[in-house]
Amino acid sequence: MDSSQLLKGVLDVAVLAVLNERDSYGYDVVRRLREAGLEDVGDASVYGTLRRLFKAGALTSYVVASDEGPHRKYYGLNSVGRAQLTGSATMWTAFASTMNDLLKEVHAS
Amino acid sequence: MDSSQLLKGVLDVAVLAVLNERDSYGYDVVRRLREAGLEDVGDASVYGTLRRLFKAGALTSYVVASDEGPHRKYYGLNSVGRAQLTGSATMWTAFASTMNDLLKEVHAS
DNA sequence: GCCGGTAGTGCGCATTGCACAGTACTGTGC
DNA sequence: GCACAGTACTGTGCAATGCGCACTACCGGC
Repeated sequence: MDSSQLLKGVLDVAVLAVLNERDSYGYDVVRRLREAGLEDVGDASVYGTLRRLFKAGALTSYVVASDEGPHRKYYGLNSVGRAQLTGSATMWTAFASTMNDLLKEVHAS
Repeated sequence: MDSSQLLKGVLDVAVLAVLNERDSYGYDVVRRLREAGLEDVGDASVYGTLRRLFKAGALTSYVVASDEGPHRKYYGLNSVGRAQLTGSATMWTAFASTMNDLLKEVHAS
């Protein structure tokens, strides 16, 4: 009964979606994902995903000082990231639809 | 643009759902999943999942001879499997709903 | 006999989410 | 001044899992 595996391959899209709203930094992305309902998301997963996406060329990055703590490393979508987001979002929707079809009889019973 | 990661943690549920309709064997489960829309599912993944679920005590297993080829190892749900199916299906639905919320603005734009 | 379809097993890899430890800065309370 | 909680990021290493690939093996048709 562990939901953690459900995130596999989907955390990318979730992070991209959050960044699509507005630029953000790791710690804040974690907070926003948890507020959105992904309560079990691990912080290291998000930081790792951000670094991976950046390394893949999907994100821009800039550091901003903060007077409430250490510096914040902001990330934002570039064209590659936006393309990946729309592509992945479409794939997710199709996939989710397929899964719902498969599971609809389960819910019926 | 690889959809394979989406299956992570979900193939279990998909396989359980297919077996919930009726008992089946590996090769047939692969076919039925592909027909259902999971076209990219690998055969080794399904065989592995079946073995894993069986080892976890969620499935029964019996061998049936076939005159169209080699023997078939049928699998069926037991009470543990049915419980896992309903539990996982519920989790999936909640998760999918959360993801749809996160992505709804993406589709809007 | 060979080949394509059917059916299963085993090996090893790549991806990826996560736990955990460590670093570092800020403000509060003592 | 110092412990402590909250903020913020990094690095290491592990575990789960889907998949490619090779292999075995049985069948029918050419």
